[in-house]
Amino acid sequence: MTEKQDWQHLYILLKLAEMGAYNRTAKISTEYLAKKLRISQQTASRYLIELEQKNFIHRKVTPGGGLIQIEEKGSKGLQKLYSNLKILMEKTYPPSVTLEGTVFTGFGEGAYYISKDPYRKQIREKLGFEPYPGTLNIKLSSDYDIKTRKDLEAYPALEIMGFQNENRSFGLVKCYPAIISGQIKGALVTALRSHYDASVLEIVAPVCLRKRLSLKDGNKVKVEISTQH
Amino acid sequence: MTEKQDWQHLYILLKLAEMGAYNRTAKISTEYLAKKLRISQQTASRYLIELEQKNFIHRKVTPGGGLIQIEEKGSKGLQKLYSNLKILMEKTYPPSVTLEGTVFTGFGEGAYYISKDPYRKQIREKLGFEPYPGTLNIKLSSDYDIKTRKDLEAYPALEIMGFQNENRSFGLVKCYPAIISGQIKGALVTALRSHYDASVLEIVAPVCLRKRLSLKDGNKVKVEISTQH
DNA sequence: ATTACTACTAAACGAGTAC
DNA sequence: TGTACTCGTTTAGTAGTAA
Repeated sequence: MTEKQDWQHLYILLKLAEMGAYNRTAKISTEYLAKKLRISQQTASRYLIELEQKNFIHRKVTPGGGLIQIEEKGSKGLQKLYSNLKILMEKTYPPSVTLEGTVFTGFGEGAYYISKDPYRKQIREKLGFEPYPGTLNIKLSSDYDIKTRKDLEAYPALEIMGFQNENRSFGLVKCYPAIISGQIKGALVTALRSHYDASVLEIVAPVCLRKRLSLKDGNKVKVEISTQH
Repeated sequence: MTEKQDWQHLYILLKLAEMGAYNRTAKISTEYLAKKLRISQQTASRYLIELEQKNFIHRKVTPGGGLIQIEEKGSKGLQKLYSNLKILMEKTYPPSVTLEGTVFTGFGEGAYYISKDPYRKQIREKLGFEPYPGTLNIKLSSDYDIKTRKDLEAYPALEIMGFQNENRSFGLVKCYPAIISGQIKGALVTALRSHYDASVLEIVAPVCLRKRLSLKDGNKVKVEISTQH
């Protein structure tokens, strides 16, 4: 997460870049910078000192104004910002959505599915954790949450392939990486032909969420679902 | 020029966008926003009020957290930021460079060229002003300024086509829009086969720069040259 | 010239709290 | 709950000025 302070510096960095300090050296005096940013010369001076201390810029003070070049670390910051914005502007769906609902007890079907090795293996590979053998069921109630849950269907998901064993066949499962209660990394899983409707979330995680978060039926839970993977 | 205050708000706007408020409605409580940005709930509340007052976002406060959507004006802000960064990241040259030198008196050749109608006409069309019949000559001295002046040759220019009249032929002239002393809009002009070398700038403007800026030989002048046109 | 220090002022922040 | 007010504290910004 970008900090507030970092952002201020990134702003100055962007302005310096626009003045030609990106990928080359530009002569920029504190007074010139101050005028451009409509701040005082003193504040501009302080900013440049801070950016230099952070190794965002290299600076050589010369008579007539310092020579400034944005360094590796500063360029990285600008590139990160650019790619974040790029995702935002070019995708039709948001990078993440947050849903909220109440915990309820299901029929134990989640545990049954997750116990199947082909699913476990793919969860390990694609989500990067060994799933706790059981799912947390969350019931959505507000119109907003239900609508957003439905929108989610259209976003790209990680796909866990189906398989067959001697008794029956198991279908494709779509997954979205998620953070539960702002703490635990897990995933929202949705079987293509689910017995639950769009008002239910089924969550897998490497731990027992009920124990770990001390959840009981009826408790409210927030789930932040990522659409980037 | 973007104000300081605007920037802080753009930062919050970006975060809201990443939480799904871009092109759709997201449920974001002040507390949730506060936690994400590592600021207090009170400050988050204040930010949302400010953004709403600026018409950057539309907000409907509901129990369980306000519904937030970034509006036209807010989207524009993010798009502007994106395109500024895009220019920076994808071009190999900076959007603008600033050069400094001292005024000197030339041989009046600039005035002779600018008096030619075909040149005047194109300056009017391509630069958007009626040129004062005369050029301001600026001598660069520092290594930095001369090197930057040379780099400029490689950047794309507005081209003023040559022509022939009964007596002789006139060559192609490359122009770069420029701001002189941070005040007057004009242009740097460079004849392809100039009698001056890379240490000289020749400036045209809609007014007599010497009079308007009270310049005398030996005075220092800053010229901000744009490479975007 | 420019840069940046010190001392002061203005603005932003967050704790407590009412709704 | 979640939101936003007041008010004391902290931080950011500027003026004056020395180097």
